Amino acid sequence: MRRGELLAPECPARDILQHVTSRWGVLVLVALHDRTLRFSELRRTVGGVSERMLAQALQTLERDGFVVRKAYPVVPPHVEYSLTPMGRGVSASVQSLVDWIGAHVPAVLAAREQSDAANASAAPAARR
Amino acid sequence: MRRGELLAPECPARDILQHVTSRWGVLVLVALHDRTLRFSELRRTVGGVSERMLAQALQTLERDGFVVRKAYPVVPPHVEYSLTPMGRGVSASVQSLVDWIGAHVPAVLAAREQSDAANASAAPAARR
DNA sequence: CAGTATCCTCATTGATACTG
DNA sequence: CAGTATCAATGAGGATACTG
Repeated sequence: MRRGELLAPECPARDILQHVTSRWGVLVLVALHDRTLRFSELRRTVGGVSERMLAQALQTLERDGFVVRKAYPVVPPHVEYSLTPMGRGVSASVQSLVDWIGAHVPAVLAAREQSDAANASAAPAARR
Repeated sequence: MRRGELLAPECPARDILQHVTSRWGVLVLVALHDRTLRFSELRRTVGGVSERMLAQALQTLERDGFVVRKAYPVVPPHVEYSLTPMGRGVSASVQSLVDWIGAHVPAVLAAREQSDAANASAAPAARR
């Protein structure tokens, strides 16, 4: 695939990117990066996610071949989620992006203050 | 920053991640990765983006310190957008994620067919 | 436990029109 | 050219209740 092809509106990679970088998609990939988890464990691990959104994210990632769902036919139900080999591939890229951001949080926060201060002095009249 | 901290709901890195991985945010970072572009050039380069969404994505990325906006006081207006050093940092990570996905589009498409076929044979009655 | 179904709300998005 | 303003439509997201 050529480099700028993604920028075309109909590129199928845009969908995949959307799924992988979606709000809960990223966090699921991060959570499953180094361990298998059950549904309720994932729910607790990924802070703030609702059952609905978690189920949806998992289904999407499963359909794209990044996640495997393994259900044990017992009562009460027991379902485990883990990454496929392909899932570990994206997950690695996602992790390095996430790690980069993690390392630069202070820098971004500082940039925001700069920017906010500049706007405050440039248009202070807007407040009244 | 510790590794799983991102999974906490109030982690500031979640915001930044959201901005960077947002639908148009990623594509802007990709487009600006190896060249400076004007607003209208960006609009044409990033396929399918509206003026409103492009402006919003640019403002967010600028506020976070990833993009610089340089306006030339001429008529008609001339504004150039480019990445800051920090912007090139994220952009590199984003690019490698995007490249990974680009290389695996066929594999994902194949996984989807597998999955769709399995569901079709598992619950065909749902169609009538 | 692991979801699905339903309802409802608010944010995101896009089209269109207008301005410096 | 480079946006902002406004409005309407769509979809994401959450709360709750219910089921295998």
